[in-house]
Amino acid sequence: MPISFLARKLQHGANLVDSDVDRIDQIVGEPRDVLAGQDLFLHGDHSAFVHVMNSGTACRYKMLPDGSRAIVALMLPGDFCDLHISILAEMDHSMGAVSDCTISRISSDELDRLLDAHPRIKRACIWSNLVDEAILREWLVNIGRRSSDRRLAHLFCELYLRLNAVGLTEDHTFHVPLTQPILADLLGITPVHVQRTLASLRRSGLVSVQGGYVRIPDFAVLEELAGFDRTYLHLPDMTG
Amino acid sequence: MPISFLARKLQHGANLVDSDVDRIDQIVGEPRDVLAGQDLFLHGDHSAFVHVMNSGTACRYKMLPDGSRAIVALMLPGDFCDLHISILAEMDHSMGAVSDCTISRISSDELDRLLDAHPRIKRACIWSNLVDEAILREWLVNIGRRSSDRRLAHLFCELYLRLNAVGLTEDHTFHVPLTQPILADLLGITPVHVQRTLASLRRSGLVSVQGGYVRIPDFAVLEELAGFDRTYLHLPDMTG
DNA sequence: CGACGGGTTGAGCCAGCTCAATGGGCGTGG
DNA sequence: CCACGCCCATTGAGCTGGCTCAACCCGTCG
Repeated sequence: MPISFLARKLQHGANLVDSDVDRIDQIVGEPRDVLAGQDLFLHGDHSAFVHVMNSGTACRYKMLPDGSRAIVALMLPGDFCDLHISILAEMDHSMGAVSDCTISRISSDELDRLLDAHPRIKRACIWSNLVDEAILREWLVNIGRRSSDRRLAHLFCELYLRLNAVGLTEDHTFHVPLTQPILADLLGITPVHVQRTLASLRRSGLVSVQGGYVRIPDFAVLEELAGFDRTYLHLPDMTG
Repeated sequence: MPISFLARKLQHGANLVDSDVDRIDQIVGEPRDVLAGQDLFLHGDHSAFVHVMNSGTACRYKMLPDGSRAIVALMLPGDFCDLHISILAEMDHSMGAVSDCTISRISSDELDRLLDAHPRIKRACIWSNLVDEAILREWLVNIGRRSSDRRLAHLFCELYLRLNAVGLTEDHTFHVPLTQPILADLLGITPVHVQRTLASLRRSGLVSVQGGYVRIPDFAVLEELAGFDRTYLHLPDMTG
C-alpha cells in the first residue's frame, strides 16, 4: 500500500489516522511528467489548480529587471505547490521545474470539501502552510544576514531535514540535482562565488557533493556553522 | 459607524457585504495598549490568541547568534498578527511593538466559527494570508537582490500602498515611526549605511522623511527606481 | 566535431562594512 | 535648573566579501 509523499509529510502536522491517510491518497491524482526547465505557471497567470509534488524539485521564482532570476521557494516531494492559490486573480511569481518532476493535480473544489469534512486533515494543511511561511522567514534571514558559506550550509541543513521528513534521505545523503547556477539563484550570490564557497565547504569536509548527491557526514557540525535552528520546520522531534 | 481597520483591509480581498463587515467588527475585541519595545510573544513560546493590529506598528523578528536582530515582517493597522498560529507548538520567531500600538485580541474558536459560517469572510482571510506570504517573497527578493537605495525605495513603496489600502495616507504622506536602526534591521544593512542611503534619496528629492512622516512626492519615480511591481500586494486596481 | 552549458581558477574592483568621532533631543536625578 | 546619560542622526576614513571580467577544461548532444 503506497503512501503518497503528501500524506507522509502531512503526518508530521497532525495526528492523522489511517482513514485520513487513505482519503489524502485518494484525492491525489495521477502524477504527470514535467520536464526540467518547464514552467507550471507564469507571473500574471491565473492558476486554478492545486498541485502536489511527487518527485523531483520545482521552484517559485521571480525575474528581475536585469534578467536574473531569484528563486523564492523550493518544492520537494510531498509539498503543495499552490494551496488556495485560485483565490488570487493574478500570480505574483512564476513556478518551474528545476529537475524532471512528476506532479499531481488536485481539484480545488474536491480539496475544499475534504478539508471541511475532516478537521485533522484541515489542521495538517494549515500546518503545512504555516511551515511554508516559516521557511520563507528563515530564508529571508539566511539571504539577508549570513555569509555565503553559512548561507549554503543552512540551505543544505534545511534540504536534509525536509527530505528526511518524507523518507528521502539515506546514510547522511540526499539527492537534489542543484547546479551551481541554480544554487546562485537560490542564495543570491554569483555562480562563481557558489563555486568558491562550495569548494571551501568541501575542503573542510563539511559536505561532499557529487552527481546531484549531497552528503553531510556530520550534521551537527554543519548546523553549528550555519547557525541552523530547526524549530522553524516544526517537525516532531526526531533524532535524525 | 466605525469600521475596523481589519474589515477595511479585508474588503480588498473579497466582496464583503455590510453584514460581513458588521460581523468582523463585532468579533474584534477592545484594543489593548502595547508600548514600543514590548514583546507580544517570544521565540519558543506557544501563542494561543489571534491578534489584530489597530494602531501603530509591530514586527516579527528573529535574533541572530551575533546579537543582531532581523525583522522579517511589519504589521500595520488591519493586519492579522498570527492567524492560525495556535496550531504550532512553538513559535519560530518573536513579535514586538515597534512603536506604541493598540492591538485587539480575537478568540481563536470564535474566529474559526465565523470563518466556517461565512465563506466570504473566510475567503478574505485566506486572501490576507496569501498576501502576507507574497510580501515575504517580495522581501526575499528585495533583501537578496537590490542595492541599498532601491531596497529602501521598495520598502517605502510597499508601506505607502499598504497604508493607503486602509486609509492611512494623505497627500502623498504616511506616518510610520521608523528609526534608522529599525530600518537597518528591516533591510539588512547597517544603521550607518541607512543614513547614507536615506540622505541620497532625500537629495534626489524622491522622499522626504521628518518626525516619522514619510512623503513621496512622485510615487511613479520612486516605483521606477525600486523596480516596484505592486502585483504582489493583490490590491484591487486603485489609481493611488 | 563544434556548440553549449556547467565547473574551476585567477585578478582586480566596489558597495557596503567597520571603526571612530561629533552633535542634538530627551528623560532622569540631584 | 542644570548635569548627565542615552539613543538617534550624521559624517569621515579605511577595509573586505562578494562581484566582474576573463580564461580554460570537461562532458553531452546534435
